[in-house]
Amino acid sequence: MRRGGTRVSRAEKSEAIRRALLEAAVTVVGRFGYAGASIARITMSAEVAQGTFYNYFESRDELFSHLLPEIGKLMVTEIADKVRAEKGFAAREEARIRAYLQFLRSNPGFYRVLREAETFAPEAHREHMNNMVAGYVRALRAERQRAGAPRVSDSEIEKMVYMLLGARDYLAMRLSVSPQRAAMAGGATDDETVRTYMRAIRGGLFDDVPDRAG
Amino acid sequence: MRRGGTRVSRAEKSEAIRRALLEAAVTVVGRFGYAGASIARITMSAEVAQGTFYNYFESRDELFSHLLPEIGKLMVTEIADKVRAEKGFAAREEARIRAYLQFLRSNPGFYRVLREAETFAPEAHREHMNNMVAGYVRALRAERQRAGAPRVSDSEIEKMVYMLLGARDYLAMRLSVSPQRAAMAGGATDDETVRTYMRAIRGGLFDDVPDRAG
Amino acid sequence: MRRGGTRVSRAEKSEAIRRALLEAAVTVVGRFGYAGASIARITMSAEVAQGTFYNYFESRDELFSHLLPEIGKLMVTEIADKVRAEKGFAAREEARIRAYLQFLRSNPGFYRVLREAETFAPEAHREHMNNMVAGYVRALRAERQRAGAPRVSDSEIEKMVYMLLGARDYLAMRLSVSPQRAAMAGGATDDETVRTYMRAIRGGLFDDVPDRAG
Amino acid sequence: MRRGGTRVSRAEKSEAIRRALLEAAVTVVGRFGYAGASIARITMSAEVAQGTFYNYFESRDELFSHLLPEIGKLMVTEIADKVRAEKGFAAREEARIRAYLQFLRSNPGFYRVLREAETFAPEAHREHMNNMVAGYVRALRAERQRAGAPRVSDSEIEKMVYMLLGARDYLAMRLSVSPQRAAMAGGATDDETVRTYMRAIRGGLFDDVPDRAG
DNA sequence: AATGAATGAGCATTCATTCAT
DNA sequence: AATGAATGAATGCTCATTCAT
Repeated sequence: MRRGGTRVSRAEKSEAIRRALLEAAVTVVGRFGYAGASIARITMSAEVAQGTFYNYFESRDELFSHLLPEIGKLMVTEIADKVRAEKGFAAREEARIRAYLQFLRSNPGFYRVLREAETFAPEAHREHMNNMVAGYVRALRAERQRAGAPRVSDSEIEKMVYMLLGARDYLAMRLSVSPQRAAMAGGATDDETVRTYMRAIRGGLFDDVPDRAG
Repeated sequence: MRRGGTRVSRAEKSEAIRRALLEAAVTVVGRFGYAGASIARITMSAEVAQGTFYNYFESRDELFSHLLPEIGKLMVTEIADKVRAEKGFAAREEARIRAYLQFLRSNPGFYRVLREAETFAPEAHREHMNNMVAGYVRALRAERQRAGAPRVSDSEIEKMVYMLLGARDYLAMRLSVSPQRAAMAGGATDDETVRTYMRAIRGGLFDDVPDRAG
Repeated sequence: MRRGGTRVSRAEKSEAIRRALLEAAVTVVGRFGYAGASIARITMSAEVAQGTFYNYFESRDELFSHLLPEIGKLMVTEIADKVRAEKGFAAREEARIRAYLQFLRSNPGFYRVLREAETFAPEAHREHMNNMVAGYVRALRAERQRAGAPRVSDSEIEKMVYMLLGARDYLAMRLSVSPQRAAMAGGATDDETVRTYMRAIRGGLFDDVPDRAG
Repeated sequence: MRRGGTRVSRAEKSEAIRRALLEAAVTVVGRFGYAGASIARITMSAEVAQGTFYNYFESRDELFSHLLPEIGKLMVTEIADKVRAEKGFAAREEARIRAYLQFLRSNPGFYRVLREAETFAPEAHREHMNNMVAGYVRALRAERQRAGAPRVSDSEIEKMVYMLLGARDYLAMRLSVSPQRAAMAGGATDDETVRTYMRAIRGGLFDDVPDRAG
């Protein structure tokens, strides 16, 4: 009786609500943490009734399990876009860390979604970590081949990637911890952070360090 | 036997219960997370009545605020003891990471206590981070002076320390994530991890990396 | 039958539950006092789940703060209805006290709700007292004007009203104290009480009392 | 071995602790109400250990049951002393109400002890009421005989006494309710209250009230 | 007799989930 | 599909009372 237009709008509306719920959840988790992200708050923020939630997600946990992947993909895309433009390992690595810090500043809720996911959505966190690590490993392998550098085992590269991710996350934590630092002009602060990170990456900071035997 | 014995046993018993509660909390948080660490579970694990809890801590939050600092101090001491024996930066650094991984294996709850503290006991987490960083900075400064190395600003050392801590914590996360890896002979797994960590520290993994301009 | 019926029944049901909770509260407070009026008991008596309570009241205290005012209004209405029919001050006053005693007999919980409110819901008690006093003062003023009696200051009338309320409440206490008296045919007991009250009101009991100087 | 002095001091000390507990209880109830009068608070105020309490009272309720009688006797004595000096019904009645208001001002906790006793120590409250009423009845009977007034049945006098007590208690409530009134120079405020009370007692306020038939 | 730590029952409140409309 | 009221299990905390010392 009613035409396709309506049918499509039904499906669209449905998808819109689902998206609204996810976005509301990111906002709410960013502000109150997963623990404070009650269905009541999420649905209120998405402007639907509580019961509606369960037409789109089986449970609160199921929603949580979609949160990090959803926003994580955004981050990966945004970083990848900025890295693509650069040439050479160092330049690309610098673009990566800088883009990461920028992403955190533009998405204030992300840090919390990421960190607390390890607790509240462990499966999602593992998945996200695996994604991140795999992508990074691929990138690094490509760099090394391009540079004609000696091969390193995948397992070793993987460990390296974990270290790099850890380093950059703790730098982010450091920035997030101090309200002063956060209040400072983000750009300038980030510059220093990036510089130090790059020195470490290049082995500069410790390159005078003697070997065990030495 | 009479007087002294009794007097001591009162204070001792009291101290024993407090310790039992803290240890129970670590265990419970390790298994169920802070969110699942109910007073009922903690006191059950410590084998005291629920009400007893409140003779030792004003509230659940107060316990949480002591958890990381107290167990963190244990860790620092244990690591420091092992590092003291070594000479030279690399050897000491290696002792540090190895001792850390060992500590994690003997204290299975610690990793979760540390991670979730950022969410559930932020003040305690900040305090712990500051302790860790300050101690590490002090150690690194001493190393550099001993080595006659060029001075680096405190602020830069601090960032480096965050990176080192991040690197090692993510390596720990990597080990904790995979039950297989965890189940593997810890020693052997740790050896590989330590080796990679040390290569990175010495700048070996990336020392062929050309500069931005390169 | 369909639409209207359903729409009404929703609102009706909601109102019915709210009323059930209030009535249950009166019953429970009447039997166990405010201190013993736990949410568990109240909801059990109202035959709803504990959680339902919080759909209607923000907290136990909020319920308590509505209890006396709401039931107090009932009482005022009931008494006013009976007083309206009478002519003349004495007749009206007699109707008032008699209606009050009757109300107490039909609402066995009210006495305790009123008395303990001073402790457990002081704001509500103050409000109720102010309502009662204000209404009574208005009534008395009207009587006096009708009777052409000399004016008395409002402040003095207010004190008089407190005395009258105190007198009638202590008479009620006297009746409530003795299980025997309570068990006796209320009507006969009340008759005596009313008679004495009215004698006092008319100044008959003490009209032979000489002045201070006498 | 030790002499009588010591033996006496033992009993004295014991009695002193008991008294300290009772006085502490009055203070604490005055400030926090019966509900807030925890054993912890009472023993802290009496400066003894919690366990000590149970060497002197079987339970918290037993202590409560002694509270009103204890302080009630004080009141009765103080009022009786002041009434004795006066001659004539009106003068004595005026002394009674004035002494009562004065007692309340000097013993700020009493009002609460008395009021809440009806809830928290009903037996004690009943006993106290009976004491008060019996004493008052006796006094009134004596007055009437002295005045050669017609006899009134005991049961009627008893009701009158309840009314008088109710009137004076509500006047006290009125004074206690308003912080302004409380802050005002007590004497002046009390004077007005006493005057109105006496007018009512003498039947003055309503003496122009026509009978039912009138 | 005095102590104060230990006990555990009891309570108000929250919130994910269900379900009748 | 949307609603929002109803549900009830779970939780942190209090406090009168007990009891070992």
